[in-house]
Amino acid sequence: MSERTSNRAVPGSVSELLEKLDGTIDDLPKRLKQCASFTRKHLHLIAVSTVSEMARASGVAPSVYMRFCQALGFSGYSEMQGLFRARYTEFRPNYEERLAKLHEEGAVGTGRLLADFAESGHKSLISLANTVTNEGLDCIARGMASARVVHLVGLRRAFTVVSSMSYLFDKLGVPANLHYGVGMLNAAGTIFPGDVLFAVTYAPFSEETVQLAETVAKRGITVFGLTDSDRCPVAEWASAMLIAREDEVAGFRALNASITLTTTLAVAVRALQERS
Amino acid sequence: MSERTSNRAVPGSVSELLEKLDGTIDDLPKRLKQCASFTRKHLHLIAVSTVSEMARASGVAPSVYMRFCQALGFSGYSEMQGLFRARYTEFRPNYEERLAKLHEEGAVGTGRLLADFAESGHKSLISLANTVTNEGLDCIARGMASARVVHLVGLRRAFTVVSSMSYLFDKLGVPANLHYGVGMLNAAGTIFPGDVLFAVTYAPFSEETVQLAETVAKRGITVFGLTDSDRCPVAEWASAMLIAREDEVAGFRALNASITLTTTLAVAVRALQERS
DNA sequence: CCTCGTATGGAATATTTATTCCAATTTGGT
DNA sequence: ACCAAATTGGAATAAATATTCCATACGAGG
Repeated sequence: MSERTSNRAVPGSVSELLEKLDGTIDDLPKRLKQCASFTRKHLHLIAVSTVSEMARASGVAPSVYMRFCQALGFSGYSEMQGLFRARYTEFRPNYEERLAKLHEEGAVGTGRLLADFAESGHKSLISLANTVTNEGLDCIARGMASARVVHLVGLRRAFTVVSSMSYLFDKLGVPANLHYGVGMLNAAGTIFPGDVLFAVTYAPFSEETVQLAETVAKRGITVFGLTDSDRCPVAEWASAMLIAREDEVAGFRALNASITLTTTLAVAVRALQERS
Repeated sequence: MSERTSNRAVPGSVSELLEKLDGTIDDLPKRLKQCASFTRKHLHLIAVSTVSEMARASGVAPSVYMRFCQALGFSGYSEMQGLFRARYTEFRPNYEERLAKLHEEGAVGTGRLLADFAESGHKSLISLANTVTNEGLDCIARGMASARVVHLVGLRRAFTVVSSMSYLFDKLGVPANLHYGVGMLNAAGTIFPGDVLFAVTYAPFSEETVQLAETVAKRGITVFGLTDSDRCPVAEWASAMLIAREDEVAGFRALNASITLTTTLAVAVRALQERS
């Protein structure tokens, strides 16, 4: 058996897998490289696809994809798939226990915590690719691209998200308006037909954000939304919703999926405007 | 063949399935009801589990779970599973074609863009985990945990980052103060010995942020910094710096690494405070 | 308490999917 | 252009998984 695929350690997390991928991709022969590059971009498909499907999508024979898995250190496709399926089955360790552990470990704690959050970020991004439909994103991008002004609202966690959009839109020259918490009640007065409202709110949903969405929607203005649950009341007033579910560590969520999604959206809107 | 499970229409979407579930659950025998109630609560498992797994989780024999699928109108478990897997692959019917197209064509749709940004997010997170040293993070976490107040500054892109820290600190009960752009010149007056300044700035570095760091550092106040380059001028005044390099797509960066790092930091600070 | 129809779970079978093998092809070196 | 080594893809085999069958257990109605 060839020992070119020397490092026999089996990746035990998405991070490790990606690291391995990056470390070995340059030494791989052509077809295996194809597998690597397709897989890297479509990690989310692994959990629900068969080898043949992945092989076909990568443009190679099943046996080649098989060898690709082995080159990564797995015994075969099933083992690699297990890594991705585990995420859905995984028992969520309760975070009381988790934080308690952090106390004891002291110095080692923060490093471990960072690794956990990074891993959780990977998972959020994978899940994002799973969940978001092309059409929804397209539709919203188009709606924003043709709007007179895009109004952004979001409070608390969501404010971080809209503030990043606001920065990007500003930098890109897309007309946008960030509404701050204090003035939100009056915000409706600055929104006119031809504008678009982008409302971001996560469970438990902010009353003010929902209210504003309702008010402007009733005036015939297009509303889009971003949330983390399909129970979000903004959905009732929105012509399209995006859902970004964030994985959590010890009960805390970073905003990887949301920020990635909104950054994409901003760039897409700009690209659409350029085209016309 | 029994016609109790009268409505033979195959559910074509998750909502139809749920409707059917709710409509038939009362007429089902005991074990099938078990399947129904477990399944309703764990729909997301179907895409990645085998019949036996679902059966065991529901507390029944595989053959019973099989009959449950049929009672719902499906020909068997595979058909039902297909419904859930389709979610992940957008269009089931032309799945294979679509994947083939995807791999040959670099179509510039929003879907492709999202995949690129997600990919870039993975890279940022990997580099984050490799770059950040345990000691630096530890040191900053300890410094913040023992501070009277943590002052947060950052403009433009960096503002998104500090605003998310501000939200988290607030939620966690860590005393923190977010300085907004307009008032920043006067901010120095509100910072006292025993406080800590956390300054975030990315290249090209914001003059105001650097200035503030210099001012308070010269007054003997501890400064920490987060940036994306080791040329950051805040480093001169800071007792410790964090560096988060963000990968980019077409010149645009999402903030995955920074947000992940600061979220980790916030949680670590809180955990350290709890200990004492 | 018996009887019949229904429900159940384990075991048998069919089907799909993963994995290995090997002949054909390509690649890189001389 | 030739050879040796590596890579590839299709076909064969192994394994896992879905699905059906049937003997047994159960429960409602007599």
